[in-house]
Amino acid sequence: MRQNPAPLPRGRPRSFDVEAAVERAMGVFWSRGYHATALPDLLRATKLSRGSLYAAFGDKHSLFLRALDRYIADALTRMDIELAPRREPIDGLRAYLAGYVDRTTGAKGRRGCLLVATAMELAGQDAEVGCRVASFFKAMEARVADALARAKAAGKLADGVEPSSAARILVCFVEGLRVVGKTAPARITSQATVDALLDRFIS
Amino acid sequence: MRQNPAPLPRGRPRSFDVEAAVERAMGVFWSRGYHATALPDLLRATKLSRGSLYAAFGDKHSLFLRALDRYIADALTRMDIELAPRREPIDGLRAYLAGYVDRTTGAKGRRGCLLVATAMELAGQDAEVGCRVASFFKAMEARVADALARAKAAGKLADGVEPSSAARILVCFVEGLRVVGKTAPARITSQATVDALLDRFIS
DNA sequence: CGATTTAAAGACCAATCGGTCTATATATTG
DNA sequence: CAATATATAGACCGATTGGTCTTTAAATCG
Repeated sequence: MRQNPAPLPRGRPRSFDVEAAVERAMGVFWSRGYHATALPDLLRATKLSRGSLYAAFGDKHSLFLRALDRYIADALTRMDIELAPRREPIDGLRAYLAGYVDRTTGAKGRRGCLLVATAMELAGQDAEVGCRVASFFKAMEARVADALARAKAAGKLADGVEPSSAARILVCFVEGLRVVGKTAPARITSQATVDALLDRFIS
Repeated sequence: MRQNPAPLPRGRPRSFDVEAAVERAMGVFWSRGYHATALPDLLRATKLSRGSLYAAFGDKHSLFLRALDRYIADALTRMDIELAPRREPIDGLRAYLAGYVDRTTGAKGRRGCLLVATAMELAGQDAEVGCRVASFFKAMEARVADALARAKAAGKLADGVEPSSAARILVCFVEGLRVVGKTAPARITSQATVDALLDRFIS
């Protein structure tokens, strides 16, 4: 089953980086939300002309989905590093939570989270968004539960802690951190809160 | 310092209930969010004419603030009942959390929370909204901390549980429940998660 | 009654929305 | 070179946005 040799493209080649454009668009949606983002905002951020943007992405909604997918992929990649199986699970969980403390403090906190904002703004009405949000929470919960299960196997969890329900608690907690983080609490406060919660789970 | 006897109003009296209109408007903002709510939506819900609505509330943003204030007042009133000082504090906390389980399940869950949606959509850019959101979280945390302090005084808290940091944990957790609730998880799942968290705090 | 105030209906407004299209320049191919 | 494909700039589109204003009817007062 050989592929025919792909015919070389004929005309002027694409001269901009599509993924970089998605990333810049993601930044705009992240800062302003979906409905509050207007086409001129996206054109300014991506440095594309109207024509190029529509040719490359179709419409605003499709571009938004690309940006959301990118955001989700970045978040899962980060978690896979923080909670890597070869790492000490409790250390991994601490790193994971420390990342949330960092992202919910000061200016980063006030900027918020594209995923949480999208969940609140669109997940109820837009099925394509809704299933992405739901599968993200599932994926996050699975990773946390896996780390907790390894911690439990190593005897590091407090008595009576179930990895699966503890994972659901942690997922709710960190997403709530992002909500409360919009009011930009002090870093030490968030860190102390995270520490106090983790203390309830480890032995 | 007597008041002059208020002169009786001269013309046709107001014939609609302002608070009822605020409540109906709140329902629209709640379901659709601020930016996605258009004037015709508000006119349909309040059954007011454009002129009456602008005469009574000024503009869309002012009406939104009225609706948000109403939502916040309702939430705090509910908490004051659930966490009343004369009540057993642990029972109160269970009732408080059960309310969140109820509101994050099924259709109610998918509808979401006006406060969380507003925090994510507007709190970062709109100072009037931002300070309302921040003060709401403070007020909620204070009420939960108070209930936890009473529980601790009654010896019902597990060793090492600080009411103030536990209150911050619970606030983040319940707001995170509202986020995850947008994906409408099963009631038993949410209830089990809540129970597992509370079990970590009580003795 | 006449004076006054409000409500509803809807015309009207400039600005902006997301989206399409045309004109022109540019970069690649054979 | 000619053919092809893409980029940009910006005109253009109908629909909708939040908001104002006018008209007419109704409800209260002295």
